[in-house]
Amino acid sequence: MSDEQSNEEHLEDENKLIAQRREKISSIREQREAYPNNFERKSAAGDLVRDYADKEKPELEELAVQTSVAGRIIRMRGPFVVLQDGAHQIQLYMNNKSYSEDKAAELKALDLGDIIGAEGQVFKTNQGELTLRVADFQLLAKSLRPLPDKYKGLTDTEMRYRQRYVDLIVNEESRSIFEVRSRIVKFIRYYFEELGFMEVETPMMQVIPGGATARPFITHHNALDQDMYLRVAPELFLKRLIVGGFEKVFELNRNFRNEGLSTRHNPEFTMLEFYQSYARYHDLMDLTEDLFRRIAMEVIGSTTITYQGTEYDFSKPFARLTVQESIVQFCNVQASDLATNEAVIGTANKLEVNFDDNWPRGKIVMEIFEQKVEGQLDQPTFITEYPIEVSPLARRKEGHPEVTDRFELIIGGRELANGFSELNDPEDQAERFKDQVAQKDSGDKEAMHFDEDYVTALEYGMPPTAGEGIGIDRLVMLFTDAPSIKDVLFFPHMRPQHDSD
RNA sequence: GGGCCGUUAGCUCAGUCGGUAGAGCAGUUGGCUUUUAACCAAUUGGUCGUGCGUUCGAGUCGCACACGGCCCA
Repeated sequence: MSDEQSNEEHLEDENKLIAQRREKISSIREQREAYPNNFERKSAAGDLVRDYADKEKPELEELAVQTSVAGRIIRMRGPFVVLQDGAHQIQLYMNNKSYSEDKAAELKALDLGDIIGAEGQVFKTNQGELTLRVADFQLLAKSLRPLPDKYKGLTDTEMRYRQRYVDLIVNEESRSIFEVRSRIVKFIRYYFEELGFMEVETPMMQVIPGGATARPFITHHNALDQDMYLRVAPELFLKRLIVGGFEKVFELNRNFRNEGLSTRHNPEFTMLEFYQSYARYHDLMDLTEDLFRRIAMEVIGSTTITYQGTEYDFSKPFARLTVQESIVQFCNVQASDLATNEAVIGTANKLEVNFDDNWPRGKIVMEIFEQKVEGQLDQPTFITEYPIEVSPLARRKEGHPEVTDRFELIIGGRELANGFSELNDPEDQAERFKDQVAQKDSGDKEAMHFDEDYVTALEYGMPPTAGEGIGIDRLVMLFTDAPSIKDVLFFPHMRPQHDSD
C-alpha cells in the first residue's frame, strides 16, 4: 500500500468534527508556527494546587502570584477552561471580553482536547475554586480528534485497550492503575536490593527455550540463519549465574508464551524471578508472605486489600497445604484414593476431571488439583509437595522421591507465585530432561528441551539454592482490583481490526 | 476450541409488532461571563460491524463472517 493510498483511506475515515478542526489548524498554519515549541511553563498544576489550594481568596489577591501553566483542555464551561497536566487539573478563567479581537477569535477556536499554554495570576473564584486568570495564552498542539464524552468517558472496553492513550486522557482510574503498577515494580526492586540481591538481565532470545513447561514463540536470526525462541522463563540462565557465584540474583522482565488469551493470560507478561543460594523453599515462602504484606502497606497503606469484593488480609500467616491434602480436603476423597495409578485414575474419573489415561500419575493428580481445587482456594494459600513429573527442575523431597520441595501461592483461585528448592544434582537433572524430551516426542508441545549446557553448568556444582517466580501482572491485578490482565497492561495484545474489503 | 452476550452519530446509549433512524454530551451559530456534568435559544451530524438471504419493505427476522466481552475447556 502506498503512502498516498493510506492517506486517502485515512481521510475517508474522517468525519465532520475532524474536518472542522483541520480547518482551524490550517488557518493557524497560514499565520504562524502551528506547533510552537517555545512556551515556558513555570508551574505544574499539581504545584499550584499544593501551594495555593488552601489559601483564602483575599490572601491570593494579596500574593498576586504570576505564573504559567500548560496542559490539555478537558472541560470548557463558559469562561472557565479546565487544563489537565499529568494527573492534576487547574482551572483557567478566560473571558473573551478581556482579550483583543484576534485573541478572542483564537479562544473561540479552541476545542476540548487541545493542548495550550497560559499565563496569568492565581486567584480563587467565588465558589472557592483555585483558578488562573489568563492574561495571555497560546495553542501548543491542536487535537484534531474529539475527546470521548466528558461525563461518561470512554467505556468501550475494546477501544480502551486499543487506544490506551485516549483511555489515559479521560479515565483517571486507568491512569491510577498504571501508577500503582509502577510503584509496585519500583518497590519490588527496592525490596530485593535491600536484601542483597543483584538485578541481572539474561537472554530473552534463546536457542534452547527452557525453565518452564510452555509452548514458545519461534523467530529467526537471518545472519546466523538460525531459529531462535523467545524465552518462556529466565530460570536456567539465572541458575547458571548461581553456579558462577552470584549468590542472590533477580530478574524482573518479560516472558513470552504461545498460549491462548484470557483474563489471566497475555502472550507476553512480566515475571519476577529470584534465586538465593543456601536457602530452602520454606525460606522463600516466608519471604513471599513478607513481600505481599510490604507491598500492601506500600501501595494500599494497609495489610488488608479488597479484590473483586473479597477481603484478603496479608497480616495473617498464609495457609499451607500439600497438593494431596488439598485434594482430600476439597474433593471429599481419602489419601488412599491418590495412592496408586489405578486409584488416581478412578478418582479423576469420579470427579469428572478431563485427562489422558497415558499421563503419568503425578500429572493426573495435578489435573485434579487444577480443575477441582485451585479455583476454590480463595484466601492466600501455599500449596506444597508438587509431583515430580510436573516439576522437572525442582529438588526431590527427602524420603519422598515422588514429590518435590516446591510450592505455589494461590490467592483468589489464581496462581501468583511458584518456587522451589532447586535441583542441583546434574545426573538427576539429565534424567528429568530425558523424561521431558520423551513427552515432547509423544506430542506434548509444552514439554522441555534437553539443555546440555545447563547440565554441564550443574556439573561444576551449584550450591543448594531456592528460587521463585512471581507473576507481576497478576500481582498488579490483585492490588488494583482489576478483573482482567488487559487492565494492567498498557497495550494488551488485540487482534488487528481490518477494514471491510 | 465450545456456549452466551454485544457491535446504531465523535462519545454514552434508546429504538415497541418488520413500515421514513432518536436522545444526552461534543460540534456549529448567537446570548450570558466568578462557573462546577455551567446555563439559555437555535442547529448540523448516520455505510445501524461486514456480506448474503427472507420480505412489497430489514437497525429489527435467518445464515455466514469479523472484532470484543463473560463463562467453560
